[in-house]
Amino acid sequence: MDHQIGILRAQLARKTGCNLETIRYYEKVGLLPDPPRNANGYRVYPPDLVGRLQFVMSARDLGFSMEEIRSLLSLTDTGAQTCAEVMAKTQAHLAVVRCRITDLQKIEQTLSQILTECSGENVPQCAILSVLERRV
Amino acid sequence: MDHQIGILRAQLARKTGCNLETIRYYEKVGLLPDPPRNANGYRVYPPDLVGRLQFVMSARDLGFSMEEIRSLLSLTDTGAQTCAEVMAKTQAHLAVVRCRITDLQKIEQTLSQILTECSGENVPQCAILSVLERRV
DNA sequence: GTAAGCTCTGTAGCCGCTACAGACTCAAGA
DNA sequence: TCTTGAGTCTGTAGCGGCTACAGAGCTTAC
Repeated sequence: MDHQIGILRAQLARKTGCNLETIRYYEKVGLLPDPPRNANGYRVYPPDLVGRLQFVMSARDLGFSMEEIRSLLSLTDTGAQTCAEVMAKTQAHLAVVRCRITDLQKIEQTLSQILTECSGENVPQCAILSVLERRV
Repeated sequence: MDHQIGILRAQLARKTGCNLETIRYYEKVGLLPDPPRNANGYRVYPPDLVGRLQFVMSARDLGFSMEEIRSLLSLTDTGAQTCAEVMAKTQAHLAVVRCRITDLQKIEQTLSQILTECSGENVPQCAILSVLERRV
């Protein structure tokens, strides 16, 4: 029985909803710090790790890449972070998201368009296939 | 010197704009048929492979997965394809694309929102980071 | 003869996980 | 006390969709 304060990996997973293995993965790629271990070598997470992991998960949900998250975290970890820097990174990411939306909207329009060119009848020659073969 | 009609891999790549290695990859995963070989074992592509590869590339550009493309191709390959089937698959894919757009738009709104909550001033406590830590 | 440019094969790497094998430790119940 | 089940550890492989590279062989031009 160890008397370190903290929780084990499965508990951290349960508290955050994060997959058990993903926690280990985040540690490996440096998004979570190497936690202290108890006498058996088990990871013992200090309570503030919950917030840190939730931060990572939120950022992932918002489509931030690992690299972007690492750079956000480095701002907080050094303690030197300023709102302005965080804002700049968030705005940069927002721009990326908007690009992705625009790209997908173009795809949506093309798909809608070729659907109108298709009779939908049971004929063997399909307009959609011909369009695709001629490059979009 | 072989007298088979057809083009070599680099020529196919040049004609279609496809990466050289990707052609081999598409062959491996069954999107392109195993081409005949000349005496040296070089792949010799019949001219209609250009259309086939362009089809695959177009579909990829439109966000179709390999699996979806395989299933579109199987319709044409069996010769039994009907416009109705192709239309159904295209519509299914369009639905997926629209879902992705919706998801990204939610992300866009969340990001815009948290940006308004940030003062942008050079203060060390940043609203964006706090929001992220509390889960989106 | 040799150098450039093509081809071949197999394999490894990218991202962001997720899962599994095989070994261990620990706690509760029969 | 013994067993069983649940937790933990490590390393590694797989997903999709490519892309790149090593090391070999072949062809062509100079």
